[in-house]
Amino acid sequence: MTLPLDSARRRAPDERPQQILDAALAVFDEEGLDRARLDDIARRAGVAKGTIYLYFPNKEELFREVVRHTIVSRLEAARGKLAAEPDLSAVDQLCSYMHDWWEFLRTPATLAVYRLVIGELHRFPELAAFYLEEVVKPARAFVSGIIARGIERGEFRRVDPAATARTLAAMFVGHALWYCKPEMARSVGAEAPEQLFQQLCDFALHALRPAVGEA
Amino acid sequence: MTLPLDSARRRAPDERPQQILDAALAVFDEEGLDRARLDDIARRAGVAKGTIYLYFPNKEELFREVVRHTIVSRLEAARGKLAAEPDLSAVDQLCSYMHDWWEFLRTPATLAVYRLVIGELHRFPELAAFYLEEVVKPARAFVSGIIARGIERGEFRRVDPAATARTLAAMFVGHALWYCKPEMARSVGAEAPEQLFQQLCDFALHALRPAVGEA
Amino acid sequence: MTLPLDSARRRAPDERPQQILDAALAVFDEEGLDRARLDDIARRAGVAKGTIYLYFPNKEELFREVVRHTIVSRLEAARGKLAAEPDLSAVDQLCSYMHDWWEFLRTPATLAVYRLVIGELHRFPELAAFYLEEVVKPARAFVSGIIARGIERGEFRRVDPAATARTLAAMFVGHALWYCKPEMARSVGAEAPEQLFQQLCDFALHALRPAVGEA
Amino acid sequence: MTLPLDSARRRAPDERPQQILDAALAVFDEEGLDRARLDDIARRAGVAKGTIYLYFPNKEELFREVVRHTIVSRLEAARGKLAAEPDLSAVDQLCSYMHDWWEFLRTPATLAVYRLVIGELHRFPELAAFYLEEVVKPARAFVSGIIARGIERGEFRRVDPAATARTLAAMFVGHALWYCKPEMARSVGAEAPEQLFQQLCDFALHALRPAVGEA
DNA sequence: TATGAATGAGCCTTCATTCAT
DNA sequence: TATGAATGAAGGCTCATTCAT
Repeated sequence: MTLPLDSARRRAPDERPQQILDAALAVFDEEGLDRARLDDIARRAGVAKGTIYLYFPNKEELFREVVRHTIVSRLEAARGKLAAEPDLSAVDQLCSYMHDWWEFLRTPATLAVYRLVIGELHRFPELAAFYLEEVVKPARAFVSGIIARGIERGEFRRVDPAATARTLAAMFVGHALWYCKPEMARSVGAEAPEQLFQQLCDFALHALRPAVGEA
Repeated sequence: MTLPLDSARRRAPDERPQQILDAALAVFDEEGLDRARLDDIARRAGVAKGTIYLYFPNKEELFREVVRHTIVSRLEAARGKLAAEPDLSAVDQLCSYMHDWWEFLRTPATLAVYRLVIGELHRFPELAAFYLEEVVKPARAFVSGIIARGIERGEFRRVDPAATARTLAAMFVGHALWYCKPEMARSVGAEAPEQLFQQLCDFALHALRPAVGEA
Repeated sequence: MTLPLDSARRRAPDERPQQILDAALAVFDEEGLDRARLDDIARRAGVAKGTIYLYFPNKEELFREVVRHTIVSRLEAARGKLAAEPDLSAVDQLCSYMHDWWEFLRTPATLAVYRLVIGELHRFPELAAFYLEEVVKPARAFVSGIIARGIERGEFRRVDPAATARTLAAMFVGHALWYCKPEMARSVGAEAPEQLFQQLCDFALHALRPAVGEA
Repeated sequence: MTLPLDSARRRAPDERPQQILDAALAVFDEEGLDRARLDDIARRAGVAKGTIYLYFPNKEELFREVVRHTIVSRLEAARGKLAAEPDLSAVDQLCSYMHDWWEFLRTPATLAVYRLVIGELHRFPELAAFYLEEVVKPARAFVSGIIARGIERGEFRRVDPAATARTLAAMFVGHALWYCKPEMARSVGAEAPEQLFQQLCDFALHALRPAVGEA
């Protein structure tokens, strides 16, 4: 699936659309899709309310574009880091990937999109499909690949790579969403992000290590 | 815990409040707090719009009550099942608990509340606090206790019980929310709920099993 | 014009209608016709909301009845006092009448009706007509008679009795409405009711006294 | 007045608040604060309902502004006329002032505000204070000054200037409110405004004239 | 006769969207 | 391209009125 680049977004030299998208992401994240007001987005973007309609046909489409655009730009920013190095062991590949992904996830923009995705995406099936194709499936494929390689190399026990990738995703996303807000973290006695990562990594690697004599 | 029933609502041994709560849960789940219309809730409950205001002072308070009431009644329904049997091994206790919890989580009403909780709870700090105290903390304490006992008995390796409970929660909740809708499950090739449970359980128990010679 | 005595008000031994009328007068006075709620009137009367409808067909008619009934009962209460004694001088008759009227006016129930009359009566032409016939015209006729007699007897200069009655009414009603609320009185430095009366009386009698050699 | 939608949009933005205030005064006067509907005000102003909220935060504040604005603009319009000429006798000053005030009072806008003031002001203490300071006190001070000067010059008998100013106000306001509506005037046999003024003036001057030998 | 739960029309207010400038 | 005043449909909430008990 290709990202739909409408005429508005093709006007590269202009910064207007990006200003609006940034402002919209912030306001959508703070207020949710319904409570976010175009007035606030415009004020935050430093433009007039009507200007938004020069670039986006309506609020829902602006929301779609915010999610699409943020996902894409975030993925682009992360692309280099998330590439596995073929020489590493599968364990190291997985650790490296998880580490990068943890960093990626904890970015405010990423978390914002995740929150929106969870809360609003069921109302936008086409956007859900896009998210699935562009984000979920590649990530799962990538992680599945690392795990499959680890199984082949005897580093991991024989698990279902796809199911494992799903479980790792659940672990990391759940922690990023819940425990990276200081007040939530404090109330359940959660540790700093680095410690959370260590705990998740430790849990995952133990879950995957071969049984005695399995290698 | 006793649900606070003020004088206005204590009035009748009537089904009205429950009808309204049920309808509201359904509509809130489908539409979210903002898009849910009192008209729809009323129609679904088979009452007039004004009737809602005989029992709940406004839409937000109705939402609060839906979450509170559903959580409480769901917890009560689950209370018996979730009790651990002291004679079992920690592994069996954990499996039993996870199984019951998985059943509990996948209930439509529970999932609905979870979706609402994730999407809207940050706007209701007092409700978030209630949820934390009534749901999250007891569950974490219970699971932590099982894990600590397992460590003592040598069934589990030395992990941080609280961190592990958190991680298990992330795994289960994530899977319940994402893969129990048929279309989502299909699109990522996820299996039936029973298989999902087996996979999660397998993952968790392997993550906790002692290293060679650790026991 | 005869006071319409509908079936409800004819049920003499029952106190319900009177309780409701009293409560309604109080709430109408405090809130005005539109802001007064039947709920409050019912609570104040110690009856259920529906009970009001057993005696009055609707809120407007209740209002009408409050005004009619209060005027009538107030007038009946004042009737004896307001009768002129034929032996007195016109000056004494006028003073006596003004004194009684000042007492009558300053009664909370009378003031309440006056406030309602000024604020709402233009919406109830039939009620305005009733008020005119039952209250204004008799009072004017009575005062005009005293003044005419005073002119004949040489106690007053030759004024238009009707115009004078009007002016006296304006003076007394204006002062009763504005300066009998403590906070209003204080803010304009008005005196106690007795002093106000003395000032009004003094003003009126000087306005009416014959010029030198006029008698 | 209905304008085609296009030309309505094109009107100078400066006129909007005034159009709305004028329409609001008319509707508030006809219906009272509670029965006045924003829809009617908007239609009368030739704007959409939402436009009102561009200039006034809500209905109550619109009401406040109507009273404030109308009082202020009416006072400004009357300011020049109401200035006393120092060369005149106190009697002429008072007559001149009463005449101007009578003209001022009988203006529809002034009467409308007076009706609103009497009927609704007790619900708006801050507005009542404003009215007292801006309208009542200056007027009373001005009239008191004329009367005090008249007493010094021997034109008036020794009265309490403040009490007299109050009484004059009651006379004039009462007559303006009650007898300037044709139907009310007719029903009590009141004369034309000019005659009413002559009668009030005559009454007042006689009330103030010195007794024999007092000068 | 008395109750008070239930009704639903009515209205204020919000805010996404339009359009004249 | 940019503006922001103007629009008007939508929806939460109130409360007079009804009616089953």
